[in-house]
Amino acid sequence: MPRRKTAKVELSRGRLLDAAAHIFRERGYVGTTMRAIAQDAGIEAGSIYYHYKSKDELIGAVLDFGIVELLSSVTSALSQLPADATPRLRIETAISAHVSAILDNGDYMLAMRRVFGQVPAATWRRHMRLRESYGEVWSKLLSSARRAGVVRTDADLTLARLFLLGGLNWTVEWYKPKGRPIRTVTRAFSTLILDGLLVPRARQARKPKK
Amino acid sequence: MPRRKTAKVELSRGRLLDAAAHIFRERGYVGTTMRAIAQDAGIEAGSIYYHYKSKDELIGAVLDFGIVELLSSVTSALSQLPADATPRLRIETAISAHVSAILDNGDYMLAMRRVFGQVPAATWRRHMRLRESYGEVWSKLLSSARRAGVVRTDADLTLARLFLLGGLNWTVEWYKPKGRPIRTVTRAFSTLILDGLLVPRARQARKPKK
DNA sequence: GTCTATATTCAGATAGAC
DNA sequence: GTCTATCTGAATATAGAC
Repeated sequence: MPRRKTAKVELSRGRLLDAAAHIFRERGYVGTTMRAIAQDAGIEAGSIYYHYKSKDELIGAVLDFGIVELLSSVTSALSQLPADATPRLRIETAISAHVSAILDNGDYMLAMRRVFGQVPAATWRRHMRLRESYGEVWSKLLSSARRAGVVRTDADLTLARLFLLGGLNWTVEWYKPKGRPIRTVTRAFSTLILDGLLVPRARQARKPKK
Repeated sequence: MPRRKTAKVELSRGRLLDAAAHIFRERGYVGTTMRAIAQDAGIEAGSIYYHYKSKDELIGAVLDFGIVELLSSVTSALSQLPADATPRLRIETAISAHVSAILDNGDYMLAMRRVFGQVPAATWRRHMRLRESYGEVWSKLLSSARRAGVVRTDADLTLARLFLLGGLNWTVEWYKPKGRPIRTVTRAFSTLILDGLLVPRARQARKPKK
């Protein structure tokens, strides 16, 4: 249940934004109709235009809200850590916060995935700047772990970040509340990315054939 | 450049299917118009209906073709391995084949991602059966590695598979031919999932705080 | 096999009453 | 702020000529 401000106007805008995320998630950008969003929000289609000038502005707001939620969840979790927290703990904390945030805001995250490449280019480019600032949080997390000397010296941190976030974000597609608890999932993911799947003694023969 | 049969009719169907994958990728299911697909394929909209009964049948063909390509690429790469190949080599080979296949068939893979949740439910359910048979290939790969004793005993193989495939599949969104060679990427991914990001001696303090 | 033409339906956005 | 009514453009799918 994602909810922000509680002022009068904001409350109405919030319901609209949630409805928009929900419908964009289910139908993609072009497949979403203003009428469908309005129905989901309990108003009529024409009324949306009092809040947002266009469908384009609406998807922009959904996109940006999703990233801002992620960014603030992860940075807030990190800032609550003691100053001397180990790099390992910092990464585990970020993984946990990231996964929790994407599951808490599933409609927004799934809306982003669905509308990838469907949103007008100008809107998308504007949004990508926000998105990159979130990527920066992870880049810094990993490079400070490397400076602390706990990361394999041959690791490519860019590839590691892309792989990790890809694996984490996929969760929003398959996770069901009735299944494993979130803590179980995030702990397993942390161990996988930090320690690997294999037992240490099985680490021979690095080069694949083909 | 994915291409299958070379018979006369098949050639035409193939161009149509490629065009469909391309447009579905860019605009999602509902956002894709038969006119746009036709234009991309160099024919007129009405002509599509000679090959496919409906837009729905067309997306079904795109979806199924994408999975079949993945399935055959990975199983073929695995079958070329010597019978005594180590579990590690088998997993590395599958990772390499999977990533190569998704990059070779980018339009099909991205079309799948975009239309997630937009395709009529009946078409999607039919397609999901194919998809699960591909998941089975990975499940068997991981569980046979566990039987060989090379996998951490506390690892949840279902979560490992979901995390790994999520990380691999994300590649199709960011990979650019001008960047790192594919081999560099797949080697890095293999090391990450099998050995982990951290140096072995840095493995203390397993429990995250929050 | 591919074309042109068309029927039917429905989209985004606006105007002005309440 | 939200409504109803409406303009205008464009979609899927079909029919029948070539």
